[in-house]
Amino acid sequence: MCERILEGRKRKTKNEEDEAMGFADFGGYFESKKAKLVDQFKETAGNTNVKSNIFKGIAIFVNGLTNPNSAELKKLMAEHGGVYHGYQMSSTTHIIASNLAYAKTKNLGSVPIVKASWITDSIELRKLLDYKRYILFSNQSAAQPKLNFPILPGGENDIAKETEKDSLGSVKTVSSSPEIEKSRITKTASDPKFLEEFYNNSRLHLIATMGAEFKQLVGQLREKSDGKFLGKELLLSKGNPSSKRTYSSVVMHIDMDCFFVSVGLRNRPELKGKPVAVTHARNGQISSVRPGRSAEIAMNLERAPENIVEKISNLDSHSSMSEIACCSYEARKCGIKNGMFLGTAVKLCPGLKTIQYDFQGYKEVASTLYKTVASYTLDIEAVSCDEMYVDVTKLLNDCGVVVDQFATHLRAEIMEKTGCPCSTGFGANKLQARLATKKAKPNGQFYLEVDDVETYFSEIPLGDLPGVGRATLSKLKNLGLVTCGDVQVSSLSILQSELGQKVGETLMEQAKGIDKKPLNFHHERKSVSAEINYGIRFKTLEESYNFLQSLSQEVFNRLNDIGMKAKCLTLKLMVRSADAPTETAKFLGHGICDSLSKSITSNVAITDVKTIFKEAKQLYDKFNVPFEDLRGVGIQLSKLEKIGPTSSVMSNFLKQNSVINENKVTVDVIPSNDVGVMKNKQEVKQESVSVKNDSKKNSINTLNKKETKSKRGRPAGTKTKAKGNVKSKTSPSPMLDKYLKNMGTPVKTNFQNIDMGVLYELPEELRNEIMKEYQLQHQVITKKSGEREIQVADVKPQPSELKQKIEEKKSPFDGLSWEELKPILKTWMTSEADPKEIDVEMISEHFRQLAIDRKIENLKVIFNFLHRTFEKLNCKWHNAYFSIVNTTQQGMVARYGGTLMVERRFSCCK
DNA sequence: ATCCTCCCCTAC
DNA sequence: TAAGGTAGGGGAGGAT
Repeated sequence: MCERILEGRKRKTKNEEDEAMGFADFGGYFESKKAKLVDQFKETAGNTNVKSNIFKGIAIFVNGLTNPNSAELKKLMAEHGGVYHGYQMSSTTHIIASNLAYAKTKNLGSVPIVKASWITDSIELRKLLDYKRYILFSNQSAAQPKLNFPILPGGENDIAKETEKDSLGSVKTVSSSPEIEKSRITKTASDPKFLEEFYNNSRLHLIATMGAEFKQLVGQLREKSDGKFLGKELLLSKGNPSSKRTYSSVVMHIDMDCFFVSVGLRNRPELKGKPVAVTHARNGQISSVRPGRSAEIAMNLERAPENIVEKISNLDSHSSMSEIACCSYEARKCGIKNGMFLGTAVKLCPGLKTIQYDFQGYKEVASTLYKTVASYTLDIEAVSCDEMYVDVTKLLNDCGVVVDQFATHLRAEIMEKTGCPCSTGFGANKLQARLATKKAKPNGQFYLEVDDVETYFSEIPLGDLPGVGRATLSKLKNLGLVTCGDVQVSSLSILQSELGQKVGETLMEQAKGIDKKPLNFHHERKSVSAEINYGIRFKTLEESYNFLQSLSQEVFNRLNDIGMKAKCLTLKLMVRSADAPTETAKFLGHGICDSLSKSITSNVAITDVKTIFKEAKQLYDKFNVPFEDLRGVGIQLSKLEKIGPTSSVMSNFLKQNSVINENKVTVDVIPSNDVGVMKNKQEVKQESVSVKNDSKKNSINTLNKKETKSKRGRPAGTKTKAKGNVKSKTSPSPMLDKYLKNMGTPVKTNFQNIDMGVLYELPEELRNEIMKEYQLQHQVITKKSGEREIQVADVKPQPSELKQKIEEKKSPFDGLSWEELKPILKTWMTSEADPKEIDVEMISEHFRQLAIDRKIENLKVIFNFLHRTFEKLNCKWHNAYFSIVNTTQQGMVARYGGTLMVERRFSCCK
């Protein structure tokens, strides 16, 4: 069914609307921008009958070589209501060019320079597309923001802004090499907007996030279900409960047929029955050769696994490496597969049509699909946006319909409501149902009855089993096993020794059609992550830190959205392999890489961005990877725990306030186990304290107003920088004494942080002792402003006795009753003139935890007491009180979704 | 034995 | 040009 490129001459008749619009010829044209057809097109270029008006108001001037060339563009403009200028005039609205050098060197005023594909794509889609997506180079200056050409509705004119950004960028850069020019129009991860833009265009991101959303949706629907099922009621009226067959267990697997294509074809009916693929690129060929492509291909051929080799074997220097997200069954007949590069696919099937992504459409159809199924039963296990398992046993028995009747009924309904075909498979368990679907596809249904299971499975190729992918398949092939039948009669122990204990066992069961896993209607998240392995090209260390920060924010938002906190953070990096070419075969791809990961586990959960960034950065620094070789970055949070429901107001508040603003950091690493060196650093720190005090007036005040917002859940023992008071260095606080007595030192398990500020609060002797015992290393972070501060110390594994102690006692006040705590607090308040930040934090943290642990009986009493006592002290103490209250309220909000009523005023302040 | 970390594999 | 994400299962091998 492949439509060959040369068949363009005897083009098939389009639908009537197309004929009337005069578009009959364009399908053929756009099948290729290849020379042969371009020539053919030229022959007919004489007649200029107007076919549409899409370029009304547009006047183009074509510079240099373009594809299609200027003569063709002239004709196209004439046919579609536009104007063609032989040279640039004041009324020229767009310049069409493909040569970047031209765009750079010419000063053409405020006319956008746009790729020719803007014209061709607009014609193909029969509407004027937003030219901004086709800009080759923007030469408008911020001083000339006015546009004298039509702007499409919805598209904000951000050209001026872009240019401004460009000029800012060039201020920073000393020279203006071609690479830098290119990077201006190329969004890499160095661009602050990259993350958003990438996610808006990533199919894999969409698949992953939609899958998670529908799993969550099913859970929610089940919780608030009223037990009424409209679809079921209708089915009941059609069924015949008296002459029913009773089923013992029927699982339905339902899967949309080539989902993305089906959704896309709803608006392109003329492409039905043709080989169609969904891709970002429009053409199988790219105009310029990518440097390094041949080198990467050669390297892959040498060492990559079979499937990678297969994927690149047909590529040449001009093939598009845009991936096919989904292709139609007609395309599959030519050997095209999902995930294949467009360049490769076009070689297999030159008539392949490409259609654009329709992310909104996917969401709508998926939503309708779920809604439809949910009108029959909520015994649904969501697999992804277009696939689910449904336990229909009860439904069938209740309604008195047989499997086939139900399948026909449901599939017709889905087709009617979504306009997209689906297939359904039925069996006694998930595995059987899934493999039944395989036979049902496309657009069909199949019930694998119990008696047929053994025979059916014996013929199934092993690669069809869920969980058997490339690697497993190749191992099995080496064992001489090809079908499930082969595995059925092979030895379990051999399978297990080759594949592993569990995998071997599961495989043996699967081969026989056995699946012990029940349907999972309630899904519990075990991890949250965000990773980007595309567009990572850092030019400075700072850029890489900034990206890590954006990613921290992203992953925090996701954690926050599901109302959880995490005890484990993993940083994943993809790094260019030692001998891999610097230029990747694929534009902004990751190329040949090594994958690395490191994780950190703490005994107190992470609940804020700041900590996420801090930990991620620490791990990143530990890898010590040259930032230029970085090709991928990911942050994963695991060991999740639920936090109580947070009100939406509070949630938004926390999100806003958790954004890290200190985004300009450079690093000056001083690794050392030498206490002597640390002494020197002490002096550095004193300097930094004085700077800080100058700029921030009152440290407690700062703590109260800003910092506590992002300090939720700071791990015990990870104290913040000591900002105050050089004097305190010589006299340790009684609270710290108490703390040290209970905790040993404020450290976490494994490689955790000690804040150097805390150490400098200690008497020198004690400090040296601690540092010796824990073999401290530390880094000095220098801020751009010139401020210096010591951030963290790295701790080697500690004596196990101490570790145990720490695990037993999270807070120094843990387990103390109010009666026991009260005198301690009293002593604290009378021991010093001013409160110490570290003490305030410890107490705040303790009360926050009390709130979270629902131990609130005493909190009101405590706050009354605190308020009464603090009233007699100075305003620094009052601020300390506010800080304690604020932190505790965060715990209240997290736990109960509301705050505790406490006194928030003192007569002397505010 | 059992746990943990760093992977690898798989699916959509 | 191109948008190579994300979650879960599980194995190897070291630490306890």
